[in-house]
Amino acid sequence: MSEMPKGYDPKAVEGAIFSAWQAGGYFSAKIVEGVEPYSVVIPPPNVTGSLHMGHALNNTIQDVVVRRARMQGRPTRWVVGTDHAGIATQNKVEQKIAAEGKTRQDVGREAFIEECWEWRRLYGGTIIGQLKAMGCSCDYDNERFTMDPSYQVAVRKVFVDWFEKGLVYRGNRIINWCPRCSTALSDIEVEHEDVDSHLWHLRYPLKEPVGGIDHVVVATTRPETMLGDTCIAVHPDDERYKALVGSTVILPLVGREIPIVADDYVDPAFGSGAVKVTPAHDPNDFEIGERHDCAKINLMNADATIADEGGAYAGLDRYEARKRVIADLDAAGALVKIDEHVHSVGHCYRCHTVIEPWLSDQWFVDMKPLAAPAIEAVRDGRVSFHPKRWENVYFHWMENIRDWCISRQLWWGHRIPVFYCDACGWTGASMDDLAECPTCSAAVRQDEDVLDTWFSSQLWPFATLGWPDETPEDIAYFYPTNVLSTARDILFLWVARMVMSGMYFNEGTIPFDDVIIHPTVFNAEGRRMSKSLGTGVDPLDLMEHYGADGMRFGLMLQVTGNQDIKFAEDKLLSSRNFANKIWNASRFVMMNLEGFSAGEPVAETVADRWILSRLANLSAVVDEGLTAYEFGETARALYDFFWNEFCDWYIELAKSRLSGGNAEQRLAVQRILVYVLDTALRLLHPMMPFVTEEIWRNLPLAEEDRAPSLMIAPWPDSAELSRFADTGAEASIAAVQEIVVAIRAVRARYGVSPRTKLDVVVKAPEHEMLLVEGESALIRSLAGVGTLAVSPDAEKPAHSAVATAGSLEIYVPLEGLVDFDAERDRLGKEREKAGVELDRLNKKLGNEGFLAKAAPEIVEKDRARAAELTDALAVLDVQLAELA
RNA sequence: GGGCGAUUAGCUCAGGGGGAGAGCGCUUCCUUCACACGGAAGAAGUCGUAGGUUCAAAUCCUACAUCGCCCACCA
Repeated sequence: MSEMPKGYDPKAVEGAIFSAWQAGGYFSAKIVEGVEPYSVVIPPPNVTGSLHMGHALNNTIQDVVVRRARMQGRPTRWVVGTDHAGIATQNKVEQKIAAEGKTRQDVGREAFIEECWEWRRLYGGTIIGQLKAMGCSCDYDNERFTMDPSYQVAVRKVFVDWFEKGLVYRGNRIINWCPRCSTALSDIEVEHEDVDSHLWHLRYPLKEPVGGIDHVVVATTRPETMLGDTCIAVHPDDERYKALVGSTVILPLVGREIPIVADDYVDPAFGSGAVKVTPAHDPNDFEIGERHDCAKINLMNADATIADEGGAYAGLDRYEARKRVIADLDAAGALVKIDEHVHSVGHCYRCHTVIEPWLSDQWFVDMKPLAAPAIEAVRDGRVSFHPKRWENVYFHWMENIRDWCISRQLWWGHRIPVFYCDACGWTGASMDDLAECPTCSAAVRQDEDVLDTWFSSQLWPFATLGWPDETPEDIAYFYPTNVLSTARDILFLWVARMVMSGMYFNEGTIPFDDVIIHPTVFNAEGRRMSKSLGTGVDPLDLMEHYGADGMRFGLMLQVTGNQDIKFAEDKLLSSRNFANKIWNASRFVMMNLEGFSAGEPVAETVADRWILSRLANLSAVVDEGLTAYEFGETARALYDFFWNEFCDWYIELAKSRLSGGNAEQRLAVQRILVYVLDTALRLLHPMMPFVTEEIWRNLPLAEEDRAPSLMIAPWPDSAELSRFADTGAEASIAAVQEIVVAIRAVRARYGVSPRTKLDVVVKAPEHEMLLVEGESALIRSLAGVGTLAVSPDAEKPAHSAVATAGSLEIYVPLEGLVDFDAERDRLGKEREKAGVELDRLNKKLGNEGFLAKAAPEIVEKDRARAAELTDALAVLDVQLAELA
């Protein structure tokens, strides 16, 4: 190990380390009765997907919590797999066969589905391979897929159960139709966007004038739908129209006679106060139509061209029809005016085509009964969100939940297990495929549609564990899972539904205790990362530049509880450098192990007690941070400890003892170095698994501290480490640091070479003498001091630069070099600063309210600080007087 | 229309009632036997605006401004 390369090279290490983990079998968990398990299910990436920054962040978070749990000795299982992603996959395969000049109808249902499976065989493993490159410690031996045979059984059981309980039902409703994907979508799969459009005011003539009125004006954003109008609605209290209710208008262009009805829905203040009602093409109009028993004329084909009901406009695309209808209305004198108008238009979340509200027969889930217990579970804290504010978002949605349209007019997916008998009218859901009607024995046909992909994803936490009957022992042991980490955009699509179905099918047991809603990763300009827009960053490129550990740690540094991430690549740069720092600090320790034998670390010096105390503090901070899912804070604590305390100070403090001390002293410091490094590597491992593993496997540990891999080595016990806490040592080293920095500053100010030894005189009050003398070796070695003379009544040597550290006066003789004007300026500034602070403190300490009401320890602290400043000011005054 | 978050150093962001912090960038010096992906020393901020609470406000409250996001049956 003495020939560790000079720099850390991730590429040379990561592959071999990963293979070793895999060969060791550490990714899988065995059931150990009586030991508390830890389980996490990965949000299954789409089988069509490749790793993006959201995945990189989310899966690092999961790997961090999973690796810590595993090191804590818990049987730990991170379920991994992919989602069949109905629309996305079907689109990919359709593109593929389109290149061969074919449509899916040309290929046929069965062959098309086979093409989908083939596509998955060829490309479905991409993202799993990328997770491995990141070092994610998933259970790869038990990879799941939402179309696995056992998963299909689970999906079918859920559907049949809900069907039989009446929670799944067939309805003829307005749903969201994507004309490009040619399928229904649920409400939350529609993305609304404000669009600049117009409000067209149309004049509809009355069949018979009423009280001198011969027409009504209606306002619409969708003039083409007027072809399907079947009534006009006004508010019942609207004086302008009261007399017209019950009379008839003649629909322009069409000539159909339709009634004027009164309905509370209408807002008299909007537009003209009269609404054209098209029940087949607008959810509100549908409701009005239901209340007034109006016809529902379906004007649109599945591809959003006008249907035969549209008469002269039949066959036109919806936007072409709009143009023609407006032109024709204008020609007929029915177009009153056009206003500018911004309104929200729904788009398909998969292909961004404008959604058509469309009347059709679909399957729905009755959500209210499912939502009630799931609301309660969050309300009473069985499930908690991190950050907590997302609970309000969850409540708001769940309390206003609407029924879920689950049927999709696709081929790739879980086919709806409902069978119809055309002979006798029997309809039923069945776990087994049926050939004949159970009532009349006639041939039956299966529903053509498949289920919403989210219908199957909602079962992920228990279907992947073998529910309902494949591996009941896994369910019993690993369910509920401990934490679910995900992006906020699938809070409703996925998380809420997992809580509902998870509780329903597991006797009310929640699917996970904690939900982490992680920040969204935006690009440096704050825009959404998008492959198609070219605004994204590829995690694979980042790993190429910074290593997997560099990327992971750089992401962790950016995670905070309340802010999205504007991706800052400089954090990855400093993380890569951090990995290299860890590497080289370790290399230094390894290179200085002559005569080493493993053994208990025994603190012999203040420095030893200090670093052990700081290590104990780090361990506590990391435990608290990870328990609270505060990844950014935890990463910073690790970075600060390792770099600023261990490398910058302890290793420097250790050097003189390593090279100058006797064998016993050397062994003592070696044992502290190895112990601190060992513990720090364990604490760092969840965030930086590769570099820590590579170093740790070569650490010369005692047999009882060894493990086949750092990945399964015991996690540091912060309670046990707390025995090292030592505030005295921390104060002493803080003082040493202050003196060293003051001397170094003198050196830097006068450009004295680091190789030139300085002779330093310190004037210290009696109570500081012991410290300075006791640690004089440290001070001399760290500040490059030759002789260090300390006394309470030291005289300032001639030609000295001066520095202060609290009540210490530090004289650095620099023959001929000292610029007394510059010294005076600098000390003057220091004095001014100290003076301002002391004035502020004195004012505070003279304030009766402060003395009476502030916490005593605050007052005490301020008094101590004031005394310190008074001393420092006195020192500065003396020095300034000498320079005058 | 309702809700949430943000506004702190040139940039990206932590912090969260009592001495303004980090990374990157910048300035000066240093290739000293772990590391130049390094070391040392520095410069740099009226903590968005206006009120309020408090002995004490960057931190809590209210309003406003700006930016971002979510929800809502905005003909």
